[in-house]
Amino acid sequence: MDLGNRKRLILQAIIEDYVNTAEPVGSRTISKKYLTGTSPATIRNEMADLEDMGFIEQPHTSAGRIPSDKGYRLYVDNIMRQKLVNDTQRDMIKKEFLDTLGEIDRLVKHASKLLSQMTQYTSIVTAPQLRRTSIKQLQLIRIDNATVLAVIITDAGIVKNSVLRLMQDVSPDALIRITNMLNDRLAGLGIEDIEDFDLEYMLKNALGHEEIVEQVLPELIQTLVYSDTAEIYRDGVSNLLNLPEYSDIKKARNFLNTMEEKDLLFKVLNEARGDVSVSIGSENKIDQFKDCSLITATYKINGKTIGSVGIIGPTRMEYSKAISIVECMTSNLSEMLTRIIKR
Amino acid sequence: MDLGNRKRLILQAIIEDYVNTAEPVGSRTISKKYLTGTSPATIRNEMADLEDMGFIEQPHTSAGRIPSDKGYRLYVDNIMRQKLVNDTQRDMIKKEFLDTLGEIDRLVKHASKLLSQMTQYTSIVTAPQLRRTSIKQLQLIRIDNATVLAVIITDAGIVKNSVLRLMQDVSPDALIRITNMLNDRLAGLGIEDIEDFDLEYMLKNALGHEEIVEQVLPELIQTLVYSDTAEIYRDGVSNLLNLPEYSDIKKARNFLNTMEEKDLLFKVLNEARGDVSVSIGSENKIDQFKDCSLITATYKINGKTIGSVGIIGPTRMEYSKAISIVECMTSNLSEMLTRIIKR
DNA sequence: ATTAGCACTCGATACGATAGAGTGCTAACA
DNA sequence: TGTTAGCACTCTATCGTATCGAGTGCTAAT
Repeated sequence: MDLGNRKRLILQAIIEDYVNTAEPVGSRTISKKYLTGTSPATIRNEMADLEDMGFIEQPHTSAGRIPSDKGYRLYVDNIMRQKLVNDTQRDMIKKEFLDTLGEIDRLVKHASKLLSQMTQYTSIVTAPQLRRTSIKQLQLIRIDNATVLAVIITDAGIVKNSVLRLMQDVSPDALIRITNMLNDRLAGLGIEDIEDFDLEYMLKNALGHEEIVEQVLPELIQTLVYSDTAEIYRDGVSNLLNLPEYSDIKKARNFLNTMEEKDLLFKVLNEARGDVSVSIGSENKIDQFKDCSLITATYKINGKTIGSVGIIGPTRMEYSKAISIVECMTSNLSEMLTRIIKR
Repeated sequence: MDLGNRKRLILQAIIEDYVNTAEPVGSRTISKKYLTGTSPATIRNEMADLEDMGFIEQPHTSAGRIPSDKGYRLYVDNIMRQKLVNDTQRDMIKKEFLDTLGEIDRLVKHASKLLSQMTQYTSIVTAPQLRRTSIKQLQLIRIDNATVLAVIITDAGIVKNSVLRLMQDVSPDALIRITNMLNDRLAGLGIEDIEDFDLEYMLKNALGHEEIVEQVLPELIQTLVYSDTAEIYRDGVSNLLNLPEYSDIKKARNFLNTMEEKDLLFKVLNEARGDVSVSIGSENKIDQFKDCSLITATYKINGKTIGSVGIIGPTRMEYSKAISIVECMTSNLSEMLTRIIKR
């Protein structure tokens, strides 16, 4: 797919102008602002070709051209020079993260806020997902005679707890024995393995606490499985409303509605693969995003992929900036999370 | 402030019609739909009076009347018959809650979703706030040589945890001793008391673990204090965009922006008092809500107020329905939360 | 291969006319 | 004295028309 150098320059000009103005770009504009040596007429000819090839389109006969999804794709893959996150931004990310010591969730939320602030688009982020980790340690804490707090620590350092209510009292040392036994059996298991866990075997080793184990275990499993309907954080939803594409109230509504469907967002984010990936307009599988672009990536703890981040913007997105910000963000996030857990 | 019976009926008619249609209500409409026995002319006279008294207003000369904030207030205080939540709704709330066994946070989020679904307005809810509870029990769990997980259980059953990293190793039984000591000293303290806690005294009783205590305690306190920037949950933000008052994109944007300012929402919710309270339009202290109405109430655990819920809608709100839903919701929520914790 | 010139298209904007909803006032009526 | 019918008046919303201007495609000249 080789178009001459001038065509490439013209496509680039159209995209970059359109990204800024959201207005169709005409030949005169290009001749004046981007290719000062070339006349509008020549540019018109080239544009006609580009349109035939499907890289740009005309909203209506007497308007300028706007990039098509295919045009953006070519731009992202071949034309765009990777705009490095400038140092100020990079420093900002680093610094912000250094200031945010504390819980994992807080860090992740903060990343979401940063993403939306820096890009001026909408960001979505999944909280660390248990599903992708395994159990490291488990502890039962006695609250009162028949109430127990179960604390589960995963190998990624995520902590979950669940209050269990028992039908019968349990003594402190019985609790310790049960804890030990559960630890023996459960430690190292992936969360997914636990669902089809061998309750029978466990009961044989219950040392006279069969009934308690029988009560504790199912609820424990339920907590783990259920609480893995992982949390999604959003930020900067209103940013997109500032864009002219959403001055149509209907589109705005639709977008808003979509942003409240956590399941959908979750699904979208879960398709994210390790490195940064970009879906432009119609490339998106989800209907609601057919006129948005999506940039997604994943973050890790200890090298283990544990969640994803994404930003949603119009197809006329500042791809190079957005991509590099997402990249920088996930790498910093992974680093910080790992540091929190590890050291 | 006594206006005759007919005036009251007319005001009620205007409000109830306007709530449904969002269109100014004319004398003819009232005569036809609400006061079939009275002619438009008579109603016009009465309306002129009501306008003089400030209960209704005219958007422009040749339009019908719309209720003023003062009009709504009169309606809420005196005219409106408390529309009972109908049984279907009440059952729905009860049933939904019964199905949601599990963590506290999940229950609260669910309440938020229910509120917005049932009212078709926007709901905001604060997660249970530590600040309003005291410490019941504290447990340190050893993760590895120099890493400890602190689990704090409050008297309202809220559980917080914090991973602490120590500069030196700590043995299992040292940890137990420290745990016991911390429990002795901290149990029963309100979260607010902890900030100005007597570190000195603590150190004297540290039994040779001064350094560890010195490391653990500040971070513990920080977790408690910091994590109390309580979470706010929202739901149904897009509901309001379906209303004609927000077909103006600018208003929509403003609203959206406001809904992302958690601090502001928090402030608003924190003014909620025990029983249901209603702020209509200009009665709101916050500028951004000057043309909304707000219904707020609090929920409790064990009789202790621990968080608030609210719904935000246009001033032409279905007050009676909304109020009774909020009422029913908080009482159910309190009951469920208490049950989760207590029994 | 490039460019100047020109006729043409089509959306956006402004303007004027019109219709309709609703009022306030006056005068008649019970 | 309270109620009602009638009527003139006001103001918005809507629709059609005219106009403007940006931008194109095509042709012919360079």
